[in-house]
Amino acid sequence: MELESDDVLALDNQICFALYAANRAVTARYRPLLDELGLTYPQYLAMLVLWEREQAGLTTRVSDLGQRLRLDSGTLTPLLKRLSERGLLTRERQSQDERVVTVALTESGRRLRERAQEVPEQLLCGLEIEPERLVALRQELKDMIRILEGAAASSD
Amino acid sequence: MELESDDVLALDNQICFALYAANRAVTARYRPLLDELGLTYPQYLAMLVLWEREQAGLTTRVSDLGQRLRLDSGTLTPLLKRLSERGLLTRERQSQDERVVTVALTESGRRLRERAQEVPEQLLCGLEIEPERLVALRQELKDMIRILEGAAASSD
DNA sequence: GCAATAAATATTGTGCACAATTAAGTTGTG
DNA sequence: CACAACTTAATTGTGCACAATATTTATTGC
Repeated sequence: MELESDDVLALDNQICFALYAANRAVTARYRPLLDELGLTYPQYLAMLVLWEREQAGLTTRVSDLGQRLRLDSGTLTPLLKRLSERGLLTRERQSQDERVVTVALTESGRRLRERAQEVPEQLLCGLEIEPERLVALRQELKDMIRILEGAAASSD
Repeated sequence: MELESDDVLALDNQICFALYAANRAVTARYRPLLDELGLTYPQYLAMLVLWEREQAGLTTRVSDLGQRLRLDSGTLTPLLKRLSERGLLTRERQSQDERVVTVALTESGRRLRERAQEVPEQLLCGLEIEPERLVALRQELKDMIRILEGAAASSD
């Protein structure tokens, strides 16, 4: 039972704090797993996008990553430089439009995908939570994101 | 191939990404409201704790804030210094135990609470989301946090 | 053709998070 | 008492986020 407080400013009544704390708790769970891959959490997300797009036969620009992850160049440029220094990807300015930088996986970046395959399972293992509950929560969060970003209702 | 990919590494299948994106989307919504108070989002959370504890007649140490927000001194020390420079609170090392720093609201910090009262309502206004859905989501996130932090089942 | 505008990325500066270390103070034990 | 173990906060260093601005290149209007 919740010690009821109608105070709109009570920390426990803030959905924002629940979101903030949950996000950090999940990230903390990921950290040791991603450490083994030599990735930070945002770097892992960027790699997910690159793996996904390469499988779909798509090339990827910095702006594609930005759109997908909702991050700007101020975040992505240094992040991609670090991944590039680790030899996981290349950053190449396009010749036909020199404003554009194309990001491509190296062989090493491609190989990392195999090791990453085990991360999602390892994350959940040991957690007492039903998969369908996670799916429902994920959908609820996606709906919330759509509402927050002011998009119209869609079928996603 | 399939639109609903069951690829465990697909970005849209990651609960972590939904959480990450939702948290940033909410924070972005807060930003203009908190700007008017001269607070960042984590600073706002710290103030919520201080307002709450003062109303309960409790004094607050740095470690109390850390426990409540799950933040360490590396985050809190500079954050509290900034709030102190703005005159919202004082940081004082206790004389009976000089390891401890006590954080106390100033009159200005206390007054800010009135203005903050309107933030939660303003945040939701314009958003097409039912309050009970938010309450359910909040509870689901709290459950998730408890599971992730490995705490035993509690009554909250 | 060329100025004005737009687009794509990079840079700079501020403020978190968090790991690792340090420093100072307190407590428990022989 | 001495001194190790522990507690609390501060410091240092790395890596995001994000606003604001800069830089370079393309496109558009005339």
